[in-house]
Amino acid sequence: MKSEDIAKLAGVSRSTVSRVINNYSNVPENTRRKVLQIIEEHQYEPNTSARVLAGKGTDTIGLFVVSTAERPEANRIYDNSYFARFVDAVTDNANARGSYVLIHTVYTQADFLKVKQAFLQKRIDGGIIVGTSEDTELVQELAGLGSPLVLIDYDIAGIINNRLDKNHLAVVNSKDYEGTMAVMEYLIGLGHREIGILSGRMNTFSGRERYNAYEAAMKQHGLRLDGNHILRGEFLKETAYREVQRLMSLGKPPTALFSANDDMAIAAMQAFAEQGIRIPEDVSLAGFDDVPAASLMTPKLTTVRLPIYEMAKSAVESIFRMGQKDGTSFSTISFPAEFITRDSCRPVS
Amino acid sequence: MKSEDIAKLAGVSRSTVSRVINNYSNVPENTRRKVLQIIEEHQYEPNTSARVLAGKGTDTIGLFVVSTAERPEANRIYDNSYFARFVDAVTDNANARGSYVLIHTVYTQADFLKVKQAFLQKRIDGGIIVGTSEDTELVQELAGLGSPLVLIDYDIAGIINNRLDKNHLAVVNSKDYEGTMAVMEYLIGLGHREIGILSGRMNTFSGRERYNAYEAAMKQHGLRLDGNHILRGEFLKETAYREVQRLMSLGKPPTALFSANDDMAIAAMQAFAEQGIRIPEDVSLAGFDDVPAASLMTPKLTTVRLPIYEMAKSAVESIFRMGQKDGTSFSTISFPAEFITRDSCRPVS
DNA sequence: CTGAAAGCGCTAACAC
DNA sequence: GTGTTAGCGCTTTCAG
Repeated sequence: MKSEDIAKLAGVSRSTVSRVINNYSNVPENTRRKVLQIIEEHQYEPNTSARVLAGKGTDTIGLFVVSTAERPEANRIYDNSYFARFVDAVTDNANARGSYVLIHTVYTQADFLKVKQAFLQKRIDGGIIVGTSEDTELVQELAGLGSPLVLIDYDIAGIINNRLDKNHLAVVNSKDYEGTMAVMEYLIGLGHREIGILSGRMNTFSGRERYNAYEAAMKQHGLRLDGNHILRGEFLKETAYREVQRLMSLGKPPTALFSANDDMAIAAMQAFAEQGIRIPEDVSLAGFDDVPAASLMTPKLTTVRLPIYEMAKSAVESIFRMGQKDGTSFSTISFPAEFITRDSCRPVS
Repeated sequence: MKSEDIAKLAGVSRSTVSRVINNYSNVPENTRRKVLQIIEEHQYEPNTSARVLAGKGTDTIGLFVVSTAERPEANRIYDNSYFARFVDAVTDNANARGSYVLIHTVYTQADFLKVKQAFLQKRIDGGIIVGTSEDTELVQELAGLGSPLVLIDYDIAGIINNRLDKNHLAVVNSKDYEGTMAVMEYLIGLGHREIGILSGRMNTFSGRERYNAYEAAMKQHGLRLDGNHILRGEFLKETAYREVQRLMSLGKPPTALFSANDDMAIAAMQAFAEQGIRIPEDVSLAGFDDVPAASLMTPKLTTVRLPIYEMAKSAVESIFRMGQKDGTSFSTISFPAEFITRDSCRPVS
């Protein structure tokens, strides 16, 4: 069934059918009703490819999730509860605006090509990238493609300094620095002076921010940074687990540990438990992200909540805004983080 | 940049460019190389809409997640860890085969229209639906559209009895009945005779299967079904929470409770805890799905694991298979469930 | 208000 | 081997 068929049945031309479909005003109510009825009867839906080819939008936004986890493992992305919520939130907001969401995950360079192709092949009206590494070249490539592009969790400085094409670019971040500061002030207020960190991926904006805030807080309070207490967790459970094991093999752990995300905090908890270390009696532990499990485990994890839904909403809105004629200016927004005190920390004894 | 531009630059015709792009054999190596080089230089990618319109596939498969949760709440789908893993697994498998995944979630009838449109508007080569209600009419509508369709967790009997168009249809299920049986045999073996259930959505195949197995097990062992112990949780945390509160207001709870999914088991645990009921000392609790949190909470939840990744893989493969010339036969497959004993159950005292 | 016709970018016979 | 041509189904000037 194509528009021509509908036209014939309704006794009008394809142009008129098109006018009805696109809700043009210059169609008499009678004609419109008749056409609409035929369309209804035959379950006609215009072919998207044809519409796009003729100049309409795709009503699809791309969502590309970049992960460093290894390919062979199954369920890698949603193992990370942070990403899963983005996928959910973006889909929800896009759907609410009548758009579909085209998803592709990125583990390898080849996958990255698929992202670029999604733009170049005109499959989407714009795209959102979450979890991007600090890779100016790649981002520049995409930014130069002319389609609306939103980067979630990306260092604005890198964009400014490299004079990236900012015509169709927007960045959505969260206040990771402030959130981490809140955790650190809390821990220090509890009397902790030996505070370790399980850091995230340092090629990620949030990973760096969380680390930098940790370091800044320590220095501000005149606390010593002990190399042995700086664990590189890469945001990954397994890596964090091994790092904590390594930490324990080195001797006495710090009295408190800040983990750059909850997944790692959970892994750390297990590693500690296996060594007979109790949380929070022996060491205080704080995470970041407030994943669902954080409030379910024992002890409940003290952490920082990010307004993922609002961030996703903002990202989707940016795509639409930039899709407009005049909405081509660079924009950037940073969402507040909420510190949540629960049971995994306690005053130093 | 379009194929014509490439053609000019390479000194050939559009046909030849097309032949190169599509890897046709009748192109001399020299010509091919030259064309490929120009394409490379200019970052040319063929317009997907044009290709599709000219008869090629979309290289996109649709994934539609049906949920009954209310619209106003944020993060509704991935609150359900079961769905999140499907999204992950399907995306992973589709991507690995070079396909994008087009996602739309379904909360309302209007959303369902978008699913139908995705097919009718030829946006996808086929679609996967997970979480479908027992709604023969809707499924029939989609099945009749002629595109490959895979139903995950759907009652085959409904398809057979209603003589649905099975030409491009496949069903992927899990052995929920057997899995539940394993839980029940275990509980009964532990000496429990008063076993309650927190049932799921009964308009869902897995919801019914899990309930039916519960009932069958009780009857087989001559145990009495106590109406007060049959809680309708609808697979939702909040509902389950309220149901358990209601149960407690009725007096003494059963000695064991089988929850049709982990999310509800977790909610039940909280509700119990608030009433001073300990798990497993006072009541044994078992779930279903083995979500990440199941093994993190205290006590660790005894549950049943479904091979989500394999199911998703099978679903994606079915789409591709049905996309072939001859692969139009109805297929159905059911994956085994694995019973996992942990710490939330104990012999009746 | 409405129809005719051109064109969107690509593929696939069909000739040469 | 390779170019020419006719669509694929829709939107959109441009006439009338």
